[in-house]
Amino acid sequence: MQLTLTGEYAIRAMIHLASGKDDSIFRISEISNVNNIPEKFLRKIIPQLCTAGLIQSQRGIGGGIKLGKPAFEITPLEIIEAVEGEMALNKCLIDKAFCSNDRWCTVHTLWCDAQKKLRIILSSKSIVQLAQENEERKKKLKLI
Amino acid sequence: MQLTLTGEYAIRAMIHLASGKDDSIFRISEISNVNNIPEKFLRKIIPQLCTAGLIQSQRGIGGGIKLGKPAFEITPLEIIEAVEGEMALNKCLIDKAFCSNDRWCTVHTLWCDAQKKLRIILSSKSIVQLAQENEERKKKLKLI
DNA sequence: CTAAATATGACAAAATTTGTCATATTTAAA
DNA sequence: TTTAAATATGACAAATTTTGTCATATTTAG
Repeated sequence: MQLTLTGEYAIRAMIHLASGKDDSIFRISEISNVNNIPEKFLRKIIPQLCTAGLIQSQRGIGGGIKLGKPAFEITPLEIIEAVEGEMALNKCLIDKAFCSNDRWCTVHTLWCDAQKKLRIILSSKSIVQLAQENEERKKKLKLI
Repeated sequence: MQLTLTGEYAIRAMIHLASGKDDSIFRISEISNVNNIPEKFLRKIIPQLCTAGLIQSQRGIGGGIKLGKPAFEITPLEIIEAVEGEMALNKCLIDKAFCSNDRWCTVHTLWCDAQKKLRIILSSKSIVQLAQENEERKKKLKLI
């Protein structure tokens, strides 16, 4: 019942991108260093974010990755689903062959409700806001 | 990001218990048969529910398991945490050594908020209600 | 004492997560 | 056109977690 590291890393990387100016391009190696992400692992995640249109990549000298659309349109939920697939809190909600009860199990509605609300929460902030909060937190920590 | 089968099975078993009259006692083999749960696996889960006080077990002839407290006091959240440990949607929320950012990561509050709400939802119904809904659903299916 | 039930702990298979590595591909610039 | 610098891709592998199984012990009613 937990976000995987894949999702965690993806969010960190996206927040990193959102911290730059609009069209800033970053090398993957830099992102992985700064955010404490195993570089090879991150390199496997990146193409999935590309496919989802969340980032764009550029090969060659001066290349790297940058946001694929405005940062204020990108939410944590989108990022998670881009790298982990559709979110499902319960097997019933995604695997129709699973429920032992025909088509509709007792706890189905409970989980369905929970999942809807979780989705709302995880898409209530954009990575712009998260990046800003991050900056503020960093400033405070330095002041102390 | 999903409930394990351990949790799923535990909930099914508890709803089964809640479907009987107050002090009904059930054999584990029966519960596993009716609810399509691997018996040996369920037998490993049962003691955890005992330790949490959610059920009581009785060995010997005529033995079995029964609810350890009133069914209306038992929620899915309790059951899940009894067998899976404390719920944590994000590693930050449970593993203090994990966050790369000192003591407080960017997405911490987001997940913290989400988790609180999820906990509320998963403890908003008792297994009595779930068992009743289950009965109603079964009746409807037979009528059709 | 015996048969019927659960308890326990070691073991094992399967699936998923978390990586690594070698090689290919693209691109800008010399 | 060559070269160096970047990402892309797919196969492989280690580690962890999940999902079980099994043999043996323990309890209890009759």
